[in-house]
Amino acid sequence: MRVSKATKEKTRQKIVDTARGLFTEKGFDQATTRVLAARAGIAVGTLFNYFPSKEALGMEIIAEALESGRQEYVALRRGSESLEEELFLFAITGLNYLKPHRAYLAPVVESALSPFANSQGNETGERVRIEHLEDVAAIVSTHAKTGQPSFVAIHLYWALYLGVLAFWSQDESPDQEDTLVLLDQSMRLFVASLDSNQSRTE
Amino acid sequence: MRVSKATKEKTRQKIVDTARGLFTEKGFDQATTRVLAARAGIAVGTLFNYFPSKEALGMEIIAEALESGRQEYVALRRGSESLEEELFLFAITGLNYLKPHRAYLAPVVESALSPFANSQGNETGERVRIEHLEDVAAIVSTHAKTGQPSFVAIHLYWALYLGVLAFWSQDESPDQEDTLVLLDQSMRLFVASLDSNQSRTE
DNA sequence: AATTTATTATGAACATGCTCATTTTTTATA
DNA sequence: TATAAAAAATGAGCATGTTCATAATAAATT
Repeated sequence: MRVSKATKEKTRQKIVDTARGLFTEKGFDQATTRVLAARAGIAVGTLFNYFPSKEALGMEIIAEALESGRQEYVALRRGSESLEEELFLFAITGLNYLKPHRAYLAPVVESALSPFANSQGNETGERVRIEHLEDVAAIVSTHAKTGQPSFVAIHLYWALYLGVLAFWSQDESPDQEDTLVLLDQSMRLFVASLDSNQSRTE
Repeated sequence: MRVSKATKEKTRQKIVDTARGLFTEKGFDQATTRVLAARAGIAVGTLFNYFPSKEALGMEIIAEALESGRQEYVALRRGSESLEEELFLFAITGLNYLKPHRAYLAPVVESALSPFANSQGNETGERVRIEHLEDVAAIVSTHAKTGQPSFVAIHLYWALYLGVLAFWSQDESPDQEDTLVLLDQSMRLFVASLDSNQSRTE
């Protein structure tokens, strides 16, 4: 069964699309892999031929959304923003594209993006985290404060960013306005942490 | 079987003690509830009569360690410390008592203390988080900056604290010295966030 | 066209956290 | 002491994520 790449990609897309729908409809935990496979018209085993775990499948959806956000960010940035503003913009465009998945964001991301996660955990999550942090490092470098942010600074950033994500996923205020306050404050703090320390790249 | 309270407590302790040993020996995920029950000399069902979930059992161990740390902190504080110093001390005594459980801290705490966790998640985790935050709020109040820390400030604190915990759980530097740098920086940032904003208690 | 080979699909079976109807044990009561 | 009532222990069984030996299928080769 040496199937064409197009066919394989179609199966993959079918899985991802079905998952998006089912997660939205039932929530991550209630959406069982059996029902998911059945609805996608494949066997359970096939699902795991395409994704190493249910969580990885969930992370794939999140990763795609974040990638869209990233692209919009690149298009939107004017280059004249302050460092805070730019980090704020970067985060907020991500959130915007995550909106359709807000309801099931927590169970997917909690473990996949957690700072507790081992590197041998969810590979997609690992990739998302690394790329996001590289983007942040690039943004910081652009503003040429103290060069590359230190190891500690990056860790601080990730802790703050995850805090924002978590808050946002449960923010009941209209249009999640409260999240904006937290995000603003978080980015401001991160920038402050850059100023108050010598850069130490590791 | 209206067993004396003492007997019931003994069974409970037996479970917790066995769990501590097994988690240390095999890690949290590898320590199955079946083996745990067998080693404790009880049936699986009995285990779940005492603890609502394996994670809750893990959290119980962590909670006890943190409580010991808290007591030592109370004994150690001199009252003359700066706010940063006091928060630093509070955190570090906790870490000290968590040391024996460092190897399996991540899987237990990752979900139980996560800012993503719903309130209906792990009750012990919820309790630990709330009590810790109350302690922090009390410490902040003592130093009478701007009164009670705001809702946002508390969220920032928890994000930073969890980041420190996560870093520490994987810190391979001798005696986890790197963690001290991150902790110092984190507490400093938190205090800075208090200064730079009006207090807004919710 | 027949055969071989590489690749993909399949679903029964496994591992494990957890539930719950049933049994066992202890204490209270007669 | 016998019986009833309350509390606790039990383990077979369930749900679900995941694995893996086997079957099916499409392309390459003859």
